[in-house]
Amino acid sequence: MSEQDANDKSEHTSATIYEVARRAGVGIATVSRALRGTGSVRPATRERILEAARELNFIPSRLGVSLAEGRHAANGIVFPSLTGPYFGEVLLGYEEAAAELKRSVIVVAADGLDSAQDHIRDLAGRVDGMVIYGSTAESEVVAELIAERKPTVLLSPRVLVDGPDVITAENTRSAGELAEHLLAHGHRTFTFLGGPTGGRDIDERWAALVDTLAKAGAAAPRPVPLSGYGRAEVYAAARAVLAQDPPDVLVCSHDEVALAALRVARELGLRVPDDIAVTGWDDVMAAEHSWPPLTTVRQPMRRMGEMAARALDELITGTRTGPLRQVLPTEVIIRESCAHHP
Amino acid sequence: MSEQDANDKSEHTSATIYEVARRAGVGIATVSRALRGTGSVRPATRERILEAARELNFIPSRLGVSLAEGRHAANGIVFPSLTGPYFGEVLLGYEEAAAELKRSVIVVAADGLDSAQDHIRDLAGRVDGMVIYGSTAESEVVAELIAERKPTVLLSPRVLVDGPDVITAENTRSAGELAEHLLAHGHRTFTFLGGPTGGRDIDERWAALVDTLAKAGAAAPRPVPLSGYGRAEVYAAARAVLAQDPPDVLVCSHDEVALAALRVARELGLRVPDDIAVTGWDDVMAAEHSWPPLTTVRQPMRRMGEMAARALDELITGTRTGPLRQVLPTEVIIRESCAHHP
DNA sequence: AGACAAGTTGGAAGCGCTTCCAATTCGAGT
DNA sequence: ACTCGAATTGGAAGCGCTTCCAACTTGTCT
Repeated sequence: MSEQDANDKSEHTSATIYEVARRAGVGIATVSRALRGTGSVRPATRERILEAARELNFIPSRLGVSLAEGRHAANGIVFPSLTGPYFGEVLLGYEEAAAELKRSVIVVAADGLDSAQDHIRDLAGRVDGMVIYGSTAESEVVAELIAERKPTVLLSPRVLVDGPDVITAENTRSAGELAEHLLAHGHRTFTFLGGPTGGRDIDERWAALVDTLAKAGAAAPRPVPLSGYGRAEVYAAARAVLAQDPPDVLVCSHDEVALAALRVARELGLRVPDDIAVTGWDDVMAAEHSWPPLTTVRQPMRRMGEMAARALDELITGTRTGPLRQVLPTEVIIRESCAHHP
Repeated sequence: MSEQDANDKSEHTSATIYEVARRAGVGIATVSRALRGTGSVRPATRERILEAARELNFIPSRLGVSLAEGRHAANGIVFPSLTGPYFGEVLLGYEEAAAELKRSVIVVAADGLDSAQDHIRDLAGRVDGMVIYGSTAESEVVAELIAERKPTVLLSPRVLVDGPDVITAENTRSAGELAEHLLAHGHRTFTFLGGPTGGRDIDERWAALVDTLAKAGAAAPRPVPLSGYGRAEVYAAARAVLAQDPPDVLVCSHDEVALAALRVARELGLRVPDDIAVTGWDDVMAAEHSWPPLTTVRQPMRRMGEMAARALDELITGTRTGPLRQVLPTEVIIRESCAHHP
């Protein structure tokens, strides 16, 4: 029964390569070679080893492997917060691509917490490289990462910095296109709800709107920055804008603001799009199901995650050396909140 | 300049504890004690060590730490797929709680891939414990985990199994409450779109609906399982149900189905809720913004993630030994898709 | 000034694995 | 049978850290 006992004991924690070696009557080096398929091992020996490994339910310890290999085979990703409808898609694309590249994904949400910086540092110690979404990390930490030569890619950063790879979604062209579409409907007075903000994405949209209207000889849009992203702030801002002297069009910085505006418009008895047109940005799921369905701009969130994973892999494997600056195309989605379309 | 060179070189990869020790003129044991605050170190020595560590930008290697400590300080979470509006919230709650407990979170999406099983095994080697959402893992892998005594909690599993902790959201009571509300509106003929399915959650809702109607002496609901969860299948099913002889109420297995039904109803010229009432389940963001706003049942996704993290921690630290069976309360959200409410 | 307990410190043994290197065994050709 | 290169194999040195244990310093109390 002592052998039985030994078995029981060894099951509490995964068996080690030593136990497999002993059971198969070989050295650990041979076990390693047999199991990972490097070096040559006589078929009979390999068979014995595989059998022993199976019996022991042996799974190599990632820690041992990583320590010896000097790599984690893991990627990190840092989100400013896990709320919002976007990050899920981004993460999906990222995880998928990472899995394909044989890497695990470690997620950190850098919600306002003071400890966020430490979490990011900890993360850095667990991965071969990381992507940072929306410039969550205060530049200090990012700078540290860069200085350490830790492979890093910035996804949709609030501010552009030199050095690391950067992946963004196109804003200017599609914002211009959206504005032109609205002008074509005959709309003339524009209000931009939700910006400018100091963040790159939204400010690029704002700037493109200003430009396009100017070129068309229309009055400049009225900017209405938000005092916060909470539900209350957004509704209050929408109410303030719509309650008196509403413009022809309310261009919103993103869908959630636009959806709130749709709500408020209904409350105030304003018909969309007859009395006022509304547009969003992102094309979240609710945009399609709202009433009226929301005209918006679709961002390739999933693809952004995927690109980030691939860019990071290139950085880690050293396939590419120069920094990457990728701008992914977006798509204007015309629905009925901007006008009736026959 | 040779010292400069050495510095440059050491920056390519994070410095080790040995370099810090050498620079501070002490042994590595002392460095370890000083940095992690265990054991006593003379203030002057500590200061020298901290300084050296700062200069070298020293971050202890997670691998070394974990290997020596015999723990990963990381939790895993497996999702069936990263799509859908739920998992984001679950992950948020999970990550938040895990961070509070000083653990990193590693995510795996077990999308149909054949390699999913391997990914889960790999994950198991990187974490101290893991939660599995929706019984993604085929029972074989879960069985393996249990056999290995790997701390595991099942979140909203499709099928209940013995052994591991299980956390679910309440279905029966709230489905009954929803049915009663619908009966109170005078609705008499019910169709259940999207089930039963063989999955526990949806089948519990179905069963509660059947029970409640039976108790009220109403006709039994008509079950309409879905042939798939793709957009096309859902719309086709909704169309088939609504095109001929629509019931008083269409109770849907979850919001996405209900939103599709709302769409189809509009296309067919059916007024909701006048001609037909529709309900969903989950309370996704779009449910609030749809027209009419969707009556549904809110699940505490975030809290589920949080509970899972805490349950897992208890398992890992051995704070609790008996298995956990937690059912989190849900909330019926009455909006206008089930009837006009004054 | 002397003796002890308490406070500090460094050495070394792991933790589980990969891989270099040297030693051993195998097979085929003569 | 005998030789020699090729195929196999095991030993051992790390990878970076924690922590036990023994050795060494302090400081204090007599």
